[in-house]
Amino acid sequence: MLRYGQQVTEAGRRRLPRRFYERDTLVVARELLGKRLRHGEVVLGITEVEAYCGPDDSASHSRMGRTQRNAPMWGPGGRAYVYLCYGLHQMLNIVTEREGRGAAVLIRACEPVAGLETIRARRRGLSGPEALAGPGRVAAALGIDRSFNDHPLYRAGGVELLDGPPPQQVLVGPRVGIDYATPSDCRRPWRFALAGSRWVSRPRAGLRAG
DNA sequence: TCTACGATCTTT
DNA sequence: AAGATCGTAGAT
Repeated sequence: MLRYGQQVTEAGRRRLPRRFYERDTLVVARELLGKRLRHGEVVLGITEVEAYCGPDDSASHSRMGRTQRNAPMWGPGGRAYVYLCYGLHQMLNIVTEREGRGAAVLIRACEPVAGLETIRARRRGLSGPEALAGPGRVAAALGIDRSFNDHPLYRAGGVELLDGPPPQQVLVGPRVGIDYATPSDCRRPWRFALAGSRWVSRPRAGLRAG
């Protein structure tokens, strides 16, 4: 039975508690696959992510220490870090670990679960994988921009992260678009995707069972 | 101030 | 293959 005041969510799924996020970034990244992102009537299932593991990770925005842009990354886990890329695209990250760690997980692709009409409107009529495969596309479909910086995903209202079916098989591979990082960090298999999903961004080459 | 460029996407 | 488009970070 639902208690008074408890929110009814898509398919009865529950918001994840703060402690879900305050763990090792690679563990959280993997477990984010299959979880639901909800914003109003739009519900997406996460199909692809990348882990950015703090200032020692030369691919991470936190590599240069705390700045105005990356400030949300240094906060406690469970909040959003949204930044503008190439002057055009909003990138949604989920902050992980404890306050001061500077780690986050980039949401790279999702599949639609609910609100397809809204998604289609926001994506200019697109509804196949080209609508949600790619980090800029995910934020656009969810209706998220930088005003959602620091937004807590474990609280009711706005954007929420809900439980979802655990992934069956996971693919791993090197992260995309980080040629500025050291060669060893470029090679780290910190990109995770749901095996067999059509809703995975390019390039798909380099993803292997893991 | 000035400059270079980016965890990308769309169109040609 | 190249253009869009602008905030950020580091240099001046």
